[in-house]
Amino acid sequence: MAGRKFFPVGDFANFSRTTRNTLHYYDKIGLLSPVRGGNKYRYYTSGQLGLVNVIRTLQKLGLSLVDIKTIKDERTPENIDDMFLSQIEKIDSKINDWVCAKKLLFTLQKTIHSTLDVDERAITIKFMPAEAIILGDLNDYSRGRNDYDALLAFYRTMAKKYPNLDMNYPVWGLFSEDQIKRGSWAWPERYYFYNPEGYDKKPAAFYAVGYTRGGYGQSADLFRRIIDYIDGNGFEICGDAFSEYPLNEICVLDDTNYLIRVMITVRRKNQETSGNV
Amino acid sequence: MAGRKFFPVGDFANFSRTTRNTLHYYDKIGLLSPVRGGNKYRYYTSGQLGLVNVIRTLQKLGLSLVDIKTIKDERTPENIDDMFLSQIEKIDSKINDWVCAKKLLFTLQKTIHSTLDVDERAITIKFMPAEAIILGDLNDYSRGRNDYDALLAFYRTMAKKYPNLDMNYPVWGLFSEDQIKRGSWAWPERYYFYNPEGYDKKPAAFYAVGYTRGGYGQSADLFRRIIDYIDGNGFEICGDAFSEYPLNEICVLDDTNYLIRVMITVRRKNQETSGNV
DNA sequence: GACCCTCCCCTTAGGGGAGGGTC
DNA sequence: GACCCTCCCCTTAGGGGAGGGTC
Repeated sequence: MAGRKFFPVGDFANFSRTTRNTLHYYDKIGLLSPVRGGNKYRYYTSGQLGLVNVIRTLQKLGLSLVDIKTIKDERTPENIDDMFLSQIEKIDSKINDWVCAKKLLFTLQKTIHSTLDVDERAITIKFMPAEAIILGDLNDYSRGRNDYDALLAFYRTMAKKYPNLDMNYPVWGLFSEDQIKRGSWAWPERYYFYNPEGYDKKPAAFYAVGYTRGGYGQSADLFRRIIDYIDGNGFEICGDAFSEYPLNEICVLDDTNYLIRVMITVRRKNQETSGNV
Repeated sequence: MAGRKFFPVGDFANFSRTTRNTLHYYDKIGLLSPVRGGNKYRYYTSGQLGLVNVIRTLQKLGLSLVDIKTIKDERTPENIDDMFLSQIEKIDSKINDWVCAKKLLFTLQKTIHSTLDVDERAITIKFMPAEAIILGDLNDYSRGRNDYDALLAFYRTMAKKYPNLDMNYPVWGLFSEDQIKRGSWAWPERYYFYNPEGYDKKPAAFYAVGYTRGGYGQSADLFRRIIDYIDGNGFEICGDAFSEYPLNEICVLDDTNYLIRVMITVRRKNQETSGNV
């Protein structure tokens, strides 16, 4: 029954949750043309409400009005059925995109939260649970290569290895036990980033954790301080160190005032001298 | 460690899944400015990758680049934390929008499917399960009002009563038992549409179902045919009738060739004469 | 008074070169 | 040869009036 009767453009805009301007435009490009009264007024049928809703849905899905017009001009039950099927699949991937975006914002938010109740001058020994990361290959610093080359190589390798991976997540540096003991903490041995889908792990362990403020690459003093603390308090290094910038350009304007966090894997020294593990 | 070293614009576009053009534009409006080499080349830090990803995410959420620039220019850990919180809520509502869109496409697709294996000339008696609908008030045809006035009133009432309801779904006509028996099937007694959230029901019952081809309002012959079938086969009308256009302007070009379906609630006549129900 | 009409000018976020220099 | 630069022109989907007629 519905469909053959007529709404003026204002009502129609209202019911279809569009605007007069939009409807004028659809009319102009021949996408959705109402009948005209003798007064030149536009009159829409209620059946056209259904069309508007399909048009708007396809628009949200990223189709151009030109493509939508083509679909409309060639519509048959079979074509439209097929089109609906493929669009429903596109919706699933849109939803997935939003789920990923949400994960990203959550991760970034969690990172900020992790710094809120921190005493930035204290060094503490803390047990930290395992976290999933994606770990790069050993960095190559031979033949004059520097950390820039290494980072570029890291990204290029990742882009190749995981073509579908969003490299949304910030990248940090891993320093091996050996490296730290040599005092060589200018450039990390590997790069890594946190990623829920990562196969690698930042292991569950006790870490000596310290903070400082500074720009990128200014963690040397902090390394020194943490190592002094470890030595002075009966601990010893027993694994990798992780250097991160939890407050960085995402949320801090002054690029000499980022928050740096270094975590070095440790154990009690007497655990070993007393023969334990 | 990451952040202070430099990617040329091509690599950076690649890693951030943007384009050179986009990055030039961001640079131009001061949203994301790389350092410049002596050769005027743009060099980006890997820390800026994180910024691009936040920018792109906010863009997808509908913020303008001007607004994003403001957010970026005033960023503090607290501001950004709050912003993330509100954006995460927006993501939830975006996901919900897509779920609604999916429901709509599913419903439209189901409607098309329901017509595929139908013999359009046959009349059949079929048990049909209940379906959720939203039912309008009794139409007012007094004082010269016609079905146009009624339909407009239906939409206006619905828009007021359910301000958040998408009136995406096509609207059909309900004819009461009484009305049909009077032969008055030009204009429906109420309008309704299918909606998963509807409180009303198209009841589970046996229906005499028939089809025909035609334009809107051309169901009179079909009503006649179905009623003849009911009378001639030992059935009788015992409830409302539902008139729908399952193949309509959504998927049919020729507006005189829509598929019309009328369903009239029936029971066997001898069920009553033999004293049942 | 509220609604509708037809121009007409304006916008956002880039895309796509041309013409010329740099790794 | 692949990459980068700076103009410069072009686009999509409307928004926001002005100036004038219609319910």
